[in-house]
Amino acid sequence: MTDFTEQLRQQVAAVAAHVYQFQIEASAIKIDKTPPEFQGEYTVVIFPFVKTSRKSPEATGNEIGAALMERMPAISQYNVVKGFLNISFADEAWLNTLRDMRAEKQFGQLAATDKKVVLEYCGPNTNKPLHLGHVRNVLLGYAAANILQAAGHTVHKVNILNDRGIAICKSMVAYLRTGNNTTPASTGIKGDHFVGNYYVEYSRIADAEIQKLVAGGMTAEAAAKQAPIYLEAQEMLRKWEAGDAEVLQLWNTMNNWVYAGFQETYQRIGIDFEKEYKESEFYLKGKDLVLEGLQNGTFTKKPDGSIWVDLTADGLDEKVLLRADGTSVYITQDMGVAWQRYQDYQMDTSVYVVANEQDYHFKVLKLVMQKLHYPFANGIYHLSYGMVDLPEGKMKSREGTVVDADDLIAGMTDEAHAFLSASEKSAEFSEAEKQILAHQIGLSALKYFILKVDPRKRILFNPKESIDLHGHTGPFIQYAYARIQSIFRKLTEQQVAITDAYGSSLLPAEKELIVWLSQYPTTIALAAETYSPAEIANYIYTLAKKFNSFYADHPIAKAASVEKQNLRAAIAERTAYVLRHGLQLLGIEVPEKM
RNA sequence: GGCCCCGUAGCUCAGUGGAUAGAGCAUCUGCCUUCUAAGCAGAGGGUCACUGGUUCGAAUCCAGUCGGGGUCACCA
Repeated sequence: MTDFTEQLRQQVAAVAAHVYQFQIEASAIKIDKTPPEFQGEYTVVIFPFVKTSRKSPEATGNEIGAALMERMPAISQYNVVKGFLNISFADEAWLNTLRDMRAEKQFGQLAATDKKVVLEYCGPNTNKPLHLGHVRNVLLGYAAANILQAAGHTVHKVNILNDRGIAICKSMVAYLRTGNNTTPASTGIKGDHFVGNYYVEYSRIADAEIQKLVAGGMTAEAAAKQAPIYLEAQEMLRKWEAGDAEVLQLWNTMNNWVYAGFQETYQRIGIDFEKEYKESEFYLKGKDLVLEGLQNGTFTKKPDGSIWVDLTADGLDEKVLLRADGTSVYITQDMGVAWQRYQDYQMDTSVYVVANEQDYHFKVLKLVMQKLHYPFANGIYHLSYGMVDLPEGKMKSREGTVVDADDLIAGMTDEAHAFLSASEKSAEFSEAEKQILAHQIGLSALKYFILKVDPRKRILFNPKESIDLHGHTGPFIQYAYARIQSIFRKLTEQQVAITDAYGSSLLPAEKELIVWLSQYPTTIALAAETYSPAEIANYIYTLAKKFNSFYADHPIAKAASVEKQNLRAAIAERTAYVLRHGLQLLGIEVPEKM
């Protein structure tokens, strides 16, 4: 371990037991990073000890500090300010830390655990293209999976395709009416957009028909249920459930168009899945589980034949699990899919990346599975994230305010391209290189913009204001990395050999970077525990910031001595490594030059 | 109405029991004849929604109030 925190905890606990006969769990000891205005790297909060020490905070701090120095030779000095014991480790200790970090081939990959995680994300409906909400979902899901993996767990990324139901039937009906046997290939329209257009077309037709009925004297509510196209969609759904060959064929064809479109978007955005579950394949299994629960008395049947679970004892309501006609509801399908996943993976934890509007649903799902005593029930975890709102509020497809994922990616790429072309570096890159760079930088801006925010919080996105390329952004971090690569290109050119002879002393700015770098593994562990990519995002931003500041007034390739050159090159190399590693955890690519 | 989440600088966000609450954007001032200025250094900008409580110590925990969002469908 590169970080001294754990050792310090152990030793402080031992000192407390020894000197004050005060038994305290090492994990309960509060150790912070020392704020910059004080001397030291770690601060032990000593207030908890004064009760048993029966001395002033200052005296207690000094006593503990002195005892620590005896136990840990790496400590060079300490000071006490009010109730805070600030501890400095010797330069030599930090130089060794740097050597350790350099020697660790997979720095940032924590020791393997035996925990198996299945992480579900994306979860699109197959009747329209992906939008801004999916973008937050997939960025979060992909990053969380990477982080869990880095924390040592085995992770399986899976998708759930909501491929059945009335929505896709609406697209199908509209296509039959107005599609004229065109296809994505014949029109040159991306498959998901192609099908989505018919979903929009459906709404247009339905609105017109409803208006006509209302003009004929019907109430709006009744008209909505009587519109011919609506009745057609319902009929189509019945046929689908009955296994009608013609309907199934059209359904298959249109879904496959959508999948092809999704695949393209996944690729553009840089995410993937190990396996895709289709709701249509598992909703029947969910039914079996419900019936099983009915048999063993976990669920109850109402006189009309519908099956219910009573969750009032858990502070929730009664929930329907199966309709009177025996057809399944939303949760039935999730039950079936969850069961199947356990057959496939025997996971300890199932992470569901789903927006917070479904908090209630996942509470119910977990409770129901627990009541059925499935082995995976306790491991169900809903990674709930806030919605992405526009300045005027929630995105609404009816009002045409939905921000399309493909448009968004293209917009960001164009912006990065424009910036690159306008810059003085433009001449250094070929057009092909600019295309690649623009994609890397544009996506980086978008991804970082979303991932730096705590997942639970809603995000405000203003499509009219472009996402920044400067400041606290993805490109800022990419740029810090690229600058370091530039230094190493120079060093290689000049055939300078870097060794780990670093001398014996450190400047404050050098030490600060080493200390910060040493916290990386702890940060990964924390990000994994809290399922928060924002932890990584903010950590690497601070690292880039610290490095830039260091870079501005400490020459690296042109350092005054060979030892300083070695030292700073080593720091720069580890900084670049961690920046790249961290960005990759977030799903952000790292250009070598920009 | 019940339950859940959120409220920190003009704006977007960090900080979730510890010292004088931090970044970015925007505004203003400096810095490219030395490793990439997508950068660096600095200035101004705060009743941490409000009230009470717990604590040696509260933006952070608890209770209440106000404001915003979500949810409480035999929709998915």
